[in-house]
Amino acid sequence: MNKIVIIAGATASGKSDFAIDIAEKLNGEIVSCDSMQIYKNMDIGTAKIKEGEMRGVKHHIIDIVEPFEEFSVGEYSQKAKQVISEIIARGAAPIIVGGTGLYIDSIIYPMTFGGSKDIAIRKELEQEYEKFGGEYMYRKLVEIDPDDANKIHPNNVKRVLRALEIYRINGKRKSDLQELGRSLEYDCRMVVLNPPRDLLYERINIRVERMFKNDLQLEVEKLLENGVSFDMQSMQAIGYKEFKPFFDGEIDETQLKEKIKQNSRNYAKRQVTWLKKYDFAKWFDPQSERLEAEKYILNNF
RNA sequence: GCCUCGGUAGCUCAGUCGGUAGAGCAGGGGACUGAAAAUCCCCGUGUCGGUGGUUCGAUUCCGCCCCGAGGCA
Repeated sequence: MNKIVIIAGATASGKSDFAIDIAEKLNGEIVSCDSMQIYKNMDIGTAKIKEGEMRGVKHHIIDIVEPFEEFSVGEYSQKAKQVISEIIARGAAPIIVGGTGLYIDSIIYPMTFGGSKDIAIRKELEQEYEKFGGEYMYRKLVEIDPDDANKIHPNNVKRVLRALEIYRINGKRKSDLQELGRSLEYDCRMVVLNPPRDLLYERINIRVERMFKNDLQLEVEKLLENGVSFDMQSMQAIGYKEFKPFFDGEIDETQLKEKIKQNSRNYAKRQVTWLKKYDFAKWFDPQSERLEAEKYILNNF
């Protein structure tokens, strides 16, 4: 099995910088595992690393699609695995860095994502939901596949609709799920950077203030000028979607900033929750245990 | 100085015709194989501003005091 390093953690936990240190010491290349840094021209709000900060280390799967394009885990998974094998072929070490849990899963577990998207069907289902309500849609899913439905909460409309959409496109979903084991695809050295919660929140707040100083607003305005709109997938990103009520005059700049900080903090907490499931991962405080974290990776690689 | 309205969970507030109280947000925990920075689930004891009084019993009624907002002087 091929070895890979995974550096995970919530936003603002200090992944990027740490990853570059590791990359330099291991002759590594970084594979971003972030559902928003894939978008071009979304740099400030996604806290994307700048060319000048890379210290010559190669970074992959950043800036690979336009902000008005749709993207999916399936595409990510495929791309990431391909990039990883290329890095290995080059004799370098793949270092996966990011905080998008599902994307991490899609690399390390053998998941398959079939032909997966049909906007027409999705619209149809959404209209059906508007008409008949969530309970109705959920019952529909229960009829098709009780086991699958069992795993989705009836209130989670987005998931219910998505499941129905998948059935409509691929016919079956359950069998797919059953085939898939949970064995690791790579030999992973995984580190989770986990600062104390209050410190993490403070870092997030500071980071958001910095984004505004770097003129996040201008970045958002440029996106909108270039045909990106708030209903697009890329604009779900924290630091972007909050501008809609601001531009609509519903909130002022102070409230805008607060909202972005708030959403970032909430998100960070969800990320930490997700990362807890990787029982093979080692957790470190990036400040007080940085050396230990480095050693753990270097000694085991 | 007088009058009025407020003072209840970290914040914004609801409520108790007198039987010690509840929402939203925050916060915490969790789920998550197809949009995932998305989406969803669970968790609410706090001298009900202070102090006296009435009462079997007061956060609720009454007096006084403190704090805040507004009005009249």
